[in-house]
Formats: sequence, C-alpha cells, structure tokens
Amino acid sequence: MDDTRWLDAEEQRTWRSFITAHRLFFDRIERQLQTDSGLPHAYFEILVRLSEAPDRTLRMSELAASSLSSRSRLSHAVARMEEAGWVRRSACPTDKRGQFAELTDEGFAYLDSAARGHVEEVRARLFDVLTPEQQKALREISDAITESLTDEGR
Amino acid sequence: MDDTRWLDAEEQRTWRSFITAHRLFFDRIERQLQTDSGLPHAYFEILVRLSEAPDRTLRMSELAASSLSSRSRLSHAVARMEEAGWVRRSACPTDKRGQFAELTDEGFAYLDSAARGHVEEVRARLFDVLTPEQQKALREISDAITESLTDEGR
DNA sequence: GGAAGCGAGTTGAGAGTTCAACTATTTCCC
DNA sequence: GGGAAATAGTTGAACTCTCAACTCGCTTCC
Repeated sequence: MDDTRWLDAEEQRTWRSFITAHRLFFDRIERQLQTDSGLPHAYFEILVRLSEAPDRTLRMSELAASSLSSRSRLSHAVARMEEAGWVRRSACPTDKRGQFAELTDEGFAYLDSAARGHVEEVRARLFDVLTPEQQKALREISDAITESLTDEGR
Repeated sequence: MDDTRWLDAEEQRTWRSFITAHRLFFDRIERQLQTDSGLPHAYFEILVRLSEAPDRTLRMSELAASSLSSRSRLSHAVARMEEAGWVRRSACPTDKRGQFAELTDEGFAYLDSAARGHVEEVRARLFDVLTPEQQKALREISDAITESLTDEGR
C-alpha cells in the first residue's frame, strides 16, 4: 500500500529551490570562513556563544545547547580550539563532573577578525538580495520550522 | 578603520532564526535518512538526479553539477555507492576521459524505499508547518539567494 | 549508607567532505 | 602537427561529524 503523502509539482519545486539555495548558501558561508579564517562555521558559532556569555565562560553542556552542537562535537571542537589557544578549559568547583570553557583574549581577537568577512558574506548573500518583506517572512518561516523541531520532541 | 556593515538588531534576529532553523531542520533530515536508510542526504540527491536522467545515466561531471557536488565528492560517493551495488560506472566511448554513472535496478529500488520516509519527514517538518503563503515566500527567497550565488560568479 | 541509575563530558572508530596533487585526454591555436 | 592549456575524473591526507562506548561524579531511594 502506498499512503505516502508525496509532494505535488508545486511543492516539489519549492523543495528543490529550498535545497538548492540552502546548499549553495551554506557552502559559500562555510568556504568563506574556512579560507579566510581557517574556521568551520560550527566553530565560529561556538566562539560567538562563548563571547556573549558572562565572563566569556560557559559550562560545556550549556555551550553545546546554545551552539546546537552535540556534546561529542563540542568536545572535539573545544579540544581543537584549545590547542589553537582560543579556548581554555577549567574544572567546575561545585560539580566535579563539569568543565568550563572560556574564550581567551586571543580567541576573542580571532573571532573579531573572522566576524568581519563573515558578516560581509552574510550581508551580500542574504540581506542584500532580499526585500524587507522577504526578510520578515524568512524569520517567520524559520521560527515556524524551529518550533516544530523543538516543541514536540521527535 | 571599521567599514564593516554589521547587522543591526533586527537583522541579527533574522539571521539567528535562519541559522537555527537551518541547523535543526537539516540535522533532522540527515538523521532520518541516515538511520532509516543508511544514506547521507547528499547521496540521496545524487541518486535522485540519476533516476531522472535518460537511461538513468549521466556523465560524472553532469551528475556533479546537477547534484551540487564537487567532482571529488562525487567520485568518492559514486565509488561507495558502486560498492553497494546502487550505481555502475562505465567508460564514455566518445571521450576517453569521461565516465558514465548509471543507476542500477537495485539502486532504483533502494532509492524508492528511502524516498518514502524522507518525504514524510520533509512534509512534516516543512510543508505542514508553513502556510501556502509562506511556502510561496520560501520559494521566492530561495530563488533570490540562488540567483545571487550562481549568476555573478564569485 | 550503599547500590542503581542518571548526568557531564571524553574518546575512538568509521564515514563524508575538502583541498591539492595527479593522470589522462582533448582542445586550442600558431 | 605539435606544444600549451583546459577538461574529466580520481586519489590520499587532513579534518569534522556521528555514534556508541566509556569514565567519573552526583542523586535517589530503600
């Protein structure tokens, strides 16, 4: 039996447009950050979250949640960025299982310089090509998608 | 001098909404395909393009272009899918540098079964949460982004 | 108070992607 | 015709991500 709710022609086109734009856009964002700053976008996001935290410090699990990383990914990422000198880890005194991650001054400076090219790219490839109405629509669409993926579990 | 055109608060929120939705959505799509069919989404796309080609066959470079893969990625991917028996490669008679990739019957059957769960997920997480107007807006937004990334070269 | 279970974080293996280098062929053009 | 440059495709190394296993500390509850 086939009760799959396939996409109709219209939906098909929308879906392909979306996929195409998504791939091209994020490939570009990724490459810009990678070539100009040697940083994957996921790492950039982690640094941003840290930079906005009080004392530029967060528990690993909070950092994972706020940067939408798995714990595993974050562990690997922080390990690598600690080697690079951008992040420092320290033990949590009240919970001996815990670890703090702190953005170093060097990491902050690095993030600051990386952010410039990144923002330029985002502006040029996203905001500059969308009307204000489209920007508003994009936010509402994004929020709707996010809501469906966070609220009701799986 | 700082002539970076930073994002204002409004843009900042839009950008974060977009990033968040993007990550959650595609992580989900990726995981659904991976766990239910053992297939990365990029591989799925490659198989789809092949399945729509005449004789289910395409030159490697055409396949790369249509599936938005780099040549390298495609080479690796096809190598792996050839091992799995879903794709077959053959030499091009008119251009000895060339290779054809052909979707096998087994690959077609596999794709067909994988597509069901995938479509369900796309529908549940995208189309079901958007109004018709939002779907239309999403397509226009996507097309605008795509255009800026394909037309004007870099 | 001690065992069972939960939570925080790490680790290693396996897989995909990218980049640069490489081979082989074809095209360009003098 | 022949050499330079472009094109097709592959390969291997480096890196990131995921998943499952694992360690260690906290909590619960009898």
